[in-house]
Amino acid sequence: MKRLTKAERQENLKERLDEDPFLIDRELAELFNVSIQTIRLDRLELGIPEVRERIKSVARQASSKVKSVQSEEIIGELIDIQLNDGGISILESTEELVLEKSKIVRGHHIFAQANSLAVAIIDADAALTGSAEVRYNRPVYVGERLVAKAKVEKIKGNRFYVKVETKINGESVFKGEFIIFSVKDDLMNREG
Amino acid sequence: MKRLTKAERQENLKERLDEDPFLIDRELAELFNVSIQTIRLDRLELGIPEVRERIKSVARQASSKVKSVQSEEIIGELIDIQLNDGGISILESTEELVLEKSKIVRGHHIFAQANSLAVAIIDADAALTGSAEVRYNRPVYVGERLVAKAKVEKIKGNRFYVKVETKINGESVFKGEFIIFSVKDDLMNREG
DNA sequence: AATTAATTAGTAGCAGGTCTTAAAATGAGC
DNA sequence: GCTCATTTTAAGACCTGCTACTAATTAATT
Repeated sequence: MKRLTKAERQENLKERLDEDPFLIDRELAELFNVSIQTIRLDRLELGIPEVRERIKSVARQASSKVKSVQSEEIIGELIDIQLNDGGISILESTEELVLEKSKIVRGHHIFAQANSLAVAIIDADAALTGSAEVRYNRPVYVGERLVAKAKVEKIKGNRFYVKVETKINGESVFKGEFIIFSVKDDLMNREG
Repeated sequence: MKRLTKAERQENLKERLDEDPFLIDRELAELFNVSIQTIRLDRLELGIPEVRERIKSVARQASSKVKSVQSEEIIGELIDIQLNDGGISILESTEELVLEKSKIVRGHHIFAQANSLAVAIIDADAALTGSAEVRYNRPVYVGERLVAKAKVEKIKGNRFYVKVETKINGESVFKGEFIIFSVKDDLMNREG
C-alpha cells in the first residue's frame, strides 16, 4: 500500500478498527506502511484506545448484546404513533432475519414487527396480545424495507382491535388483525 | 472467606471465572485468600488461560453470537418430529424474551416458537407461512417452560394446515392454526 | 533558508501475565 | 517427636502491547 495522507490514513484507520478491533499497532503500522509511533499518534488524535481496551469493550457488550438484540421491546423503528389510534414502523430486512438457504425473511419476524407495533400504540401501562389472525401475501427477501401500518379499529373495555398491514414499496406483503389487552399493574405483578 | 481445600478452591475458581472472565489473578487471590502464585498454579492445572485470553475469546464470539441468536432457524429446541405429521419443541423463557417491566414473555416469541415448529415439520425444501390464527390464553412469565406441540391436520396440494398448542405444565397458554406452503426451489430463487 | 507539520526513534515505566527454580509451610503417617 | 509428600509462597528473568515523554529527522510550505 502506498503512502496516504495523514487524513486519509486516519479515516482508513477508523474503518479498519471498526471492522476488526483486534488489530495491534504493529499490524496497523505494517498495513499503512508507517512506523508504530505514527499509528499511536493517530490513535491518540482520534481518541481510539489500545487494543486490549477495544477487545474488553467488545467482550463487555457480548454478554449484554445478546440480550439487547433479542429483547428489543419494539421490533423495527417506530416512526409515527398516535396512541389508541395508529402508528407506523419500519424494519429493514437484514441477513439476520433471513432463512439461510432461500434468503426469505422468516415469518415470525414480520409477525414480530406487526405485533410489537400493535402493542406499542396502546395507551396503557402494559398491553398483551390476546389473539391474532395474520396472512402472508408474498415472501420477503433480504434488503426489502418493511413498512408496517397499524390502525386501532375498535376499543371494547380493555380490548383493542388492531389491524396491521405491512407493505414493501406499496405492495402488501402481510396483513394481521390483533386483539390486544391492556393490563393493570396489579394483575401483572401476580406470581406466574 | 476461610481457606478451602485445593479441590474445593479449584472447583470454585472454575465457576467464578465462568461467571466473570474479567477477573485477574490478584483479585482471585484476594477472593480465595491465597497468594497469586497459588492461583496461577490452579489455572495451570485447570488449563484456564490468562485474563486477556479469556476476554479475547469472549469478544471473538461476540460478533458471531449476535448473528446466531437472531438467525436461529428454529426457535426453541426440537425434541420430537414426524415429518408432515407432528412435532414438539421446548422453549425456556429466559430474561431475554421478556418485557422488562412486567417480566411477561413478549407475544411474538411464543408465536415464533409455534411458527418455526409448524414450518419445521413440513417435509419440503422450504416452507413458508401463509397465514396464522393465534390465541394467547394467559401471560407467560420468566422461567416457565413452553412446550409447543404441532399437528398437521390436513394437506391440500402444497398447503399444510398445522395446529400448534403451547402448554406450561399441561396448562394451555397458546393456540395457533397455521397454513404453511411448501415452496419449490425455482420459485424461491427468483429475485425479490 | 526558515518555519511548520508530520513522522520516526528512543527511553522509562506499567499491567498482567509466563516460565523456572527454590524455599517455606502444612498435613499425614508412623 | 520426626519424616516425607503435598501444597503454598517467593523471587527473578522475560514477554507483549501498550502509555508518556523527549528528541531527532524528514517532508511540505511559505
